[in-house]
Amino acid sequence: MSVAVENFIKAIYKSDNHNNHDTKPGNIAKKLGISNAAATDMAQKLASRDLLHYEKYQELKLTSKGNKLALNLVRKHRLWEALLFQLFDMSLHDIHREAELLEHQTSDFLANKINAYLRNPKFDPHGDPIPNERGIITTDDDSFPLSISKEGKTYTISRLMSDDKEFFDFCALHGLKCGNKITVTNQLRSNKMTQISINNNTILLNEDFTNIIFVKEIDKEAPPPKTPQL
Amino acid sequence: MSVAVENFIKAIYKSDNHNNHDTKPGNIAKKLGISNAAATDMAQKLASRDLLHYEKYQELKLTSKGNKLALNLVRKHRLWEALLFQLFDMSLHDIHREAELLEHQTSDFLANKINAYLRNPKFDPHGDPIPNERGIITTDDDSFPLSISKEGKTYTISRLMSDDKEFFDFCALHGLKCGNKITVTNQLRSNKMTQISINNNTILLNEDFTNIIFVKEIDKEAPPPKTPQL
DNA sequence: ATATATATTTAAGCATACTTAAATATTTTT
DNA sequence: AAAAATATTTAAGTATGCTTAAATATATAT
Repeated sequence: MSVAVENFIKAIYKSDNHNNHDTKPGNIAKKLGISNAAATDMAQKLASRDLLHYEKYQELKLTSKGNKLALNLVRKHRLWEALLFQLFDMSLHDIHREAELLEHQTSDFLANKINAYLRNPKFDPHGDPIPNERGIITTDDDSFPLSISKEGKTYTISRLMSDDKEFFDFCALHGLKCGNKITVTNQLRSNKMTQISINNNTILLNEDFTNIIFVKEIDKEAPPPKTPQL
Repeated sequence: MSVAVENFIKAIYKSDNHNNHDTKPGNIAKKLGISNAAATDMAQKLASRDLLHYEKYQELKLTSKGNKLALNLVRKHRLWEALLFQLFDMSLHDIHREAELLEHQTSDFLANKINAYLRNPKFDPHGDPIPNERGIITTDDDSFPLSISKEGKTYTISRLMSDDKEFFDFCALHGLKCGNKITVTNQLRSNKMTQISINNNTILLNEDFTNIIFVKEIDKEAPPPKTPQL
């Protein structure tokens, strides 16, 4: 499986699961930085390899084979992020960038070695869940986006769902990282903005950010980013 | 720089330095498992990119630019081997196989992180020297092949220069690994064979093996394979 | 509902990295 | 030194993964 194919499948998986659910060729093309024509072309080729379902002008849908491939890649990506973060204390953006390359050259054998070394971690340093060897995500997900949090309550940050450098720089600057606590001081629903308090600082976040910052109730434990759990 | 180009340059580097010094297209083709025609073709292309000197029917010679590229790759390969060996206790063959893939997707940034984590190691687990960031191998090389060792003397194994699984399996079976001590009990010069004693076992090695097993005098320290040095 | 804008698809073409087959040069053997 | 064997090169062709341009279908706006 080539890098191009793997990235194509992964882009569909991510668009379908995380983002706007638009898995038409044009949207995938935009994410991968290739032309629409190339995306259509690739989609047709991968359909003949039973990795996705293709119908003219319709959304691209992964087959079960395609889905397995995507989850296997996501697993390797997140295992690498967890390892690099633990060993080298690199920034969230740096580990993402390196994992993006390494994931394609990682045997299942090596992935399992990393997994065992980290003691079967459930989350990567972004708080993203790590699929197990069979591609299953155990999503005991009691976390939710900050955008639907309640005014006056205090939460634990559980996930920063992005791969944008500027976002991570912003987070690092203000102490927004998994495990840290924040208090929602103001929910400006009409403006779709959220004011929070962290480390005695007040920050106003717009919708773009409150949709990708996930939190959980304070009494539940947060995924510890540097000390992986069983 | 594509994987194909990197592997081509590395194959020339290794043939020129380690093996039979034959860097003609046919030999490189054989190492890479491609046709002679493909190797000639690639050689001509890389010459126009100033990575090697090409003259019809002559040996391929790396330019300084090509040499730098090769050493950068060798550095990344050996750093990965050292890291994987230390973290996961994988076999010499396994670490080689994984490093062979990872080396091509490793930024200089990440290589330096690995290097710092391992405290600037001088050797990888095969006893191969690791080039520094500027591509320089500090070869305070007082080691030599077992084939020219002296009968009756005891040596420390310093290097296993190979990437062949069978060879490594043989070594693992008999305790032949860097840092271990062996005594040369018989030098059968006419047969080009060497009899050694290790862990109270006697082994007869032929030329193929005694040329790639390197040793050093017992009083000098061996490169510790699992505890990297500064 | 129709015009306009946008997205998708098809078609033709390109670079990379290979292949096999044939031509040519080099090396080895006699 | 000539013949035979081997290696290298050239030529033609292929698959992958892209490109741009043009054709066609879908979605949006009036």
